[in-house]
Amino acid sequence: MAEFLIRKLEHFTSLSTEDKHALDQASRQRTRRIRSRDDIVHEGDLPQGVNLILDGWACRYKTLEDGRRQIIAYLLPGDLCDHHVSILREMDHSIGTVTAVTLAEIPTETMRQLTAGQARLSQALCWESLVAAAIQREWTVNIGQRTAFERLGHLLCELYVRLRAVGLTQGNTCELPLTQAEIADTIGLSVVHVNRTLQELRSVGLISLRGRELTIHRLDALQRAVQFNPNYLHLGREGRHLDSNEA
Amino acid sequence: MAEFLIRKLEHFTSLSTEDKHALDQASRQRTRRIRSRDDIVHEGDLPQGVNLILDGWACRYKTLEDGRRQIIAYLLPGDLCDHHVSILREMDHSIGTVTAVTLAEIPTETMRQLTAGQARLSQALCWESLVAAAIQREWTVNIGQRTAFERLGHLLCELYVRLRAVGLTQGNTCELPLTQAEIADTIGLSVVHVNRTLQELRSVGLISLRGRELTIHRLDALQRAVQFNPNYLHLGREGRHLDSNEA
DNA sequence: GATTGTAATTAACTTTTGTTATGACAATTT
DNA sequence: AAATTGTCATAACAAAAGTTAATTACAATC
Repeated sequence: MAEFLIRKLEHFTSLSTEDKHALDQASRQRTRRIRSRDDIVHEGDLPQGVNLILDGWACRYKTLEDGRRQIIAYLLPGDLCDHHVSILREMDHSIGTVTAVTLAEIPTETMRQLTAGQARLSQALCWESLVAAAIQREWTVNIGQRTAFERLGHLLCELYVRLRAVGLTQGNTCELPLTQAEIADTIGLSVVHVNRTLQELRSVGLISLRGRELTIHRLDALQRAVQFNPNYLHLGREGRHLDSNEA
Repeated sequence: MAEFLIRKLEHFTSLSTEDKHALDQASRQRTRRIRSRDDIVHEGDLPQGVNLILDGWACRYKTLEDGRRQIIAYLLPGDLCDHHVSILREMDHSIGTVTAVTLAEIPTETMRQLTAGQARLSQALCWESLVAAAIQREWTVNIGQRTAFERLGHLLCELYVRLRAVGLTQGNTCELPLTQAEIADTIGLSVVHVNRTLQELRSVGLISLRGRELTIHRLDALQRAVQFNPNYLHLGREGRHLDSNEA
């Protein structure tokens, strides 16, 4: 069950069989299935336990009074949400699904046991949340400084590399189940401008995007064109390929 | 020494005399003075211990190859930087000073001792870092969705409220040691536009800003005008005033 | 296979924001 | 005291991005 999380954590350190077993057990205790475009947690809720995304895409988002919405983060298979959030009195943002999602609800107590015992595992989970924070910082840079072209290309690079890190890419292709409206709310552009910018990325031959399938024709070229430096993902040596179907 | 940190943490929970003493001791072990507009930590460095800002303003920032710069966070008196960051192999961003800064370098080992003993203190420090993460998310919303006017007003509200939480405001006035260029790099606007927008905030009577001194004439009005909702700072009941010099 | 709703595309036009340049002023340095 | 530098302010113009609206493509359902 926890295969994606385990695969991700192993970019940081190698886990013992017991560690992996413990994670797997924890993720089996209580699973939940949520349909597409539905809320998992709502702003104002009392924070509860920890959710692990087993399958599907979710996102953190925040809505302003007048309806404007900002997507703050994407939660992909293997991502943990809200490790210590139960310390806070209420959620300051919502979490919703993009696709149908299967998640494991790991009780706070189970979480405590996981981290109390093994130092390795505890460190790995800490690494997980530090990387999440680093991604959030990079988004600030992305939206604050980059042009529309760079912003969009950067987002696509990030999602592709994160999916690759958990084995969810096939060659230079991956799923991208986002509408242009969702992309717009992610990088702070209008839908129309996202569309224009996607055309541009296509017309220079960097990507293909049809249906829900994204292909990055030359990742290195795209990285250079949009100044994507994967350091902030702290995945260790890049170029390590984890694709399930590589040539 | 750790007075600002203690004052901040007490918004979350009340600390025992021992807790406060331990924090104070930890912050006296090794202090360092850095002059204005200088780097404390540079991208690529090996992450070390934990820094506590005792006095002055610093910021996290990231620079792109072509010189564009994004300020990612402000570090004010009482802020801790990089609680667990030593887990990562290298810094993915830099930390620099805005004003002259005094900071305490707290060794990882001391940090471990602080959190190992008292659950209260450990929780409080965890709260500290959750709030930092929440601020980062709010910045994503701010830059991604809000107009120039709202963005700037929102930033000023946040800085004022954070300073108030550590007792660094006098009535509705606080220090604002930022140049317009720094503000521009914070909210993703050009210097010229920051200037225009400041004029606008002044002309509608919401703020005064002269020299390094900011006055927010009616905080509630400014909050409404820019949709600033202080929830994300998780300071507990607002309206609790901690000003050192209130009428 | 027709119908319906959602998403993508495109165009025309407006607004916002960036760029470049310049002057005023104050703080520092020489 | 003079010169230099950094910051703030303002104007004129250019570029980027938003808005509205109409149209097309696509996918799901009946």
